[in-house]
Amino acid sequence: MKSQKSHSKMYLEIVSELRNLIQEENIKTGGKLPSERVLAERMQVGRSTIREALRSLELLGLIETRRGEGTFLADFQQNQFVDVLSGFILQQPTSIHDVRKTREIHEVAAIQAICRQPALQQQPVWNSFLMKIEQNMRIKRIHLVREMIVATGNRLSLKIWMLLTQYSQVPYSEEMTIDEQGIVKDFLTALVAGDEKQALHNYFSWTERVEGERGEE
Amino acid sequence: MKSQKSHSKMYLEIVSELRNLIQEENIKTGGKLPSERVLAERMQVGRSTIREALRSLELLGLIETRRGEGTFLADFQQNQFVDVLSGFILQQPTSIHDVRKTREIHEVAAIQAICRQPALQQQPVWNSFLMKIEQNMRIKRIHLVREMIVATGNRLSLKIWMLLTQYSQVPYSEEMTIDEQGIVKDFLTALVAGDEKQALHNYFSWTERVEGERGEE
DNA sequence: ATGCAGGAGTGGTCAGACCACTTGCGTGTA
DNA sequence: TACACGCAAGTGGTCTGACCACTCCTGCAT
Repeated sequence: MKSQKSHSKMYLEIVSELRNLIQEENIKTGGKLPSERVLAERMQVGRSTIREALRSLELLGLIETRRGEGTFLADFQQNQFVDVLSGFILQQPTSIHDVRKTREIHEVAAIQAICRQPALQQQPVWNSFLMKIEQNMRIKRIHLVREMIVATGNRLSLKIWMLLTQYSQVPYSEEMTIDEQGIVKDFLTALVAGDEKQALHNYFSWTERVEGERGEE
Repeated sequence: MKSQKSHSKMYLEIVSELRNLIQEENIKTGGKLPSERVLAERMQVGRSTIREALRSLELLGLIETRRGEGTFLADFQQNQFVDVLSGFILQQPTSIHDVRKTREIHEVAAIQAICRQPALQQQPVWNSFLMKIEQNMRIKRIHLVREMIVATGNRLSLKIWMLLTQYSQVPYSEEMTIDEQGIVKDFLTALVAGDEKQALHNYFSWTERVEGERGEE
């Protein structure tokens, strides 16, 4: 585990480890996680690394930390559903394929929603993305997709999507080729025009290019 | 600033400070932020606190860190996502409307998946539902929809859908009218035939009838 | 039995130290 | 002069140990 420092970020590895731990120890929603110091020792990493992992989980609402008490799997107070779902995603061993497919479900739904609502097509954000492409600036898939889901106004969908994104760790920072720029440009053009069929076609082309067949990981 | 130890989390304060700094220094998209050590000194906090703030911004995709080079600003400016962020972090309660819409997303995705895969259309379960209608037996919407999502083979989608269903408590156990039977029958027929457009149309008719007003799109 | 004080445990934060990596400058060589 | 190499500085990534503030619980004194 410590040998993997070369590739992915350590704190993301820890997130994975935490998921296993929660499952193995069968920690229920609202249950208490081991303390940061115990986690650090058990996973053979420094406490600060543990904290960075916990911080990201906290931001997503997956856990709740209470000073002097401990760290808990998301509680039921408000926002019940997401907390339950969070615990669910953290606890269940889920196949990478299902995660990807489910993420895709939400992304496709956002595209369809935008293509069917002119008000969403007219938002300035799409032109801003188009302009960036004209200027040869890199666009990250995750940023564009996120804006699309934000545009739909469905915060729950956004939250689920973000959870899944973090889970599957799609390769972010690939360089964008000329071909890819063309695809994204066509995609955005179709999106703004409300051409659902064309938009989806371009979306899948882009997805395939970015994520490729590297589903094994 | 250091006096704000009282309630809000420090690293969230830092996030706020960072936004000010970016604005004041007029750092453009893709531009470089001061190093962690400089930020720590300038904001009078420890480097680890800075890192926790940066880590959460990185998770949200607002910055990008490259080892040995520095921390760079992603697109912060006119992104709508930033506006949503506050509510996101504050764990606003999820609206019933969002729950319903999200559930619909998964249901529609299942219908589309089935209509595009003949293998799924040929499963005997659909005919068994049709036969029950012929025999005037009640079909609960929840049962049929669940079978559809099961058929897609995406267990994660199924889990999410079940949570949403449990949460939103749609009135499922209504008696089925003659009209409704017709709609469901048409729906299943279209589904088995792979007629996506017709299936969705019937699905929405059914949903509207069972749940009341249908989402405008 | 009740109330209080203190210890143990926990998250929050800081400081300093390495390591791994990138960059760029300068030096030495062909 | 031109090129290649190597070293130093700067940066993010991580670890360690320390202290603080807070919560909880236990045991002692009343």
